[in-house]
Amino acid sequence: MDVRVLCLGMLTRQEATGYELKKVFEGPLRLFLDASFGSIYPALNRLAAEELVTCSAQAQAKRPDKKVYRITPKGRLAFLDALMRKPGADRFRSEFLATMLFADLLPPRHLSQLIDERIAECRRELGELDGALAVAASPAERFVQGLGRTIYGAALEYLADNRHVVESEALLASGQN
Amino acid sequence: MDVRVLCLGMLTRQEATGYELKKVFEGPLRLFLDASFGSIYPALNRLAAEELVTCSAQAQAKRPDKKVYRITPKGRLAFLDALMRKPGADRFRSEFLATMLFADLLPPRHLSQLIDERIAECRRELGELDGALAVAASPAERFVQGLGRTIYGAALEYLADNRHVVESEALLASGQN
DNA sequence: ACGGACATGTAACACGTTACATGATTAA
DNA sequence: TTAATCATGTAACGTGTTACATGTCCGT
Repeated sequence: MDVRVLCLGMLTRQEATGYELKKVFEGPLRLFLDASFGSIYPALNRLAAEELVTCSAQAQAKRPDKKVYRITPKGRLAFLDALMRKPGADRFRSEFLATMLFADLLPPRHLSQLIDERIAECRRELGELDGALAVAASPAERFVQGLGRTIYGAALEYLADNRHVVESEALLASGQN
Repeated sequence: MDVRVLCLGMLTRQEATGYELKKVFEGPLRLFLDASFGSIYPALNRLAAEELVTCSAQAQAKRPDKKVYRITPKGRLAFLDALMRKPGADRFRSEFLATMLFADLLPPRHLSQLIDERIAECRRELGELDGALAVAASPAERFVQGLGRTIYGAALEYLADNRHVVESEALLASGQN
C-alpha cells in the first residue's frame, strides 16, 4: 500500500491537509505507517487530479494557502477496491535486528550499550502506545495500536531474557581476536 | 542497511554465490531480510569493484559460470564500520495491518476470512522458525530467529484474542450502510 | 510435457527520501 | 536568538522491484 492509498484511507475518516496527514504518520502508528512531505504532497495532488479527493484552498495571511482535502464518493470506491486486494507479505525492516545478526563481530561494550538503548526505546514506544490507547480512537485503530503494544512488549521481554545469548558470544569472540 | 551491506555481512560467515545469497533471503529470516536477484547481482559486482570481496568464477558445463564471492580483509573492515553506525528506526510495513486499520469498511465475511488466513500464515511461519531453530545456526542467528518467533507468537495470540473487536465493528458498520 | 532448481545478468520503472526554497509566529 | 510549529511544494537522487533474456538438467 503506497502513500497515495494510505492518504486516501485517512481521508475516509477525516478531511485533512497534507500537513495534518504528516502528523498522523508521525503519531503512534509510525511503526506501521510512514511518509514524508515529499511523498504526501505529490500524492494529494495526484488524488485530486484523479478526482478521488477535492481540494479547497483557504487563504491565510502570510502563509501558503491551507489546502483541505476531502474524499469523494469515487475516492471511497477506489479505496475500497484497494482494501479488498489480498494484502502482500509483511516486511519488518530493522537495522537493529540486522546488527544483532552479527553481534559476535561487535565490541562487547558497544553491543551492550546498543541493547540498553534499544530497551529504553521499546519502553518509550510502549508508553506512547499506552497513552494513545487511553485517549482511544476508532476500534480499528485501537486494535492495530494494541497489536503494536503487544509486539513491543513481547520484543522487550525477549530482549531482556535473551540478551545474554549474544552478549556472551560477543565476549567469547572478542577474546579470540 | 542496504542489500550491498547485507550481502557483505553474509559473506563474513561463508563464501557464497549470488544465487546462494538469494536463498538465504528466502529462508526463515525473510521477515527481516529481503532482496531480489535484481539487487543482489549488481550489489556483488559493485562490492567486487570496490575490492571488498573477491570473485572466482568456476566454469560449468552448459550453465553460466558459478561465481563464488569471498570477503576480503578490507571488506571486513568496511562491514564492521557499517555495523557500528547507530541503527535507524524500525519500519514494519504490513499491508495486513494497514487493512485492519480500516476493518470497519470491509464486508464482515471478507474481514473474517482475511484474519483466518492471517492466523494460518502466522502458524506456518512459526512452524518454519521452530524448524530453523532446531537445526541451529550461530547463536546470533538463533537470537534473531527467536525474536521472530516471539513476535509471531505474540501477534498470533493477540489476533485470536482481539479479532472480535474489529469483526463486531465491521458487522455494525455493514448493518448501517 | 511441464515445472522447478540451477545460474547470472540488464533495463525500465516505481517509489520514496533528502535537501532545498519560502516565510511568519511563538515559546524557551 | 534559537528552535519549533505552521504550510506547501519541487528536483535530484538513491534504491529496489519486475520483467525479460538465456539455457540445462531432473523429477513426475
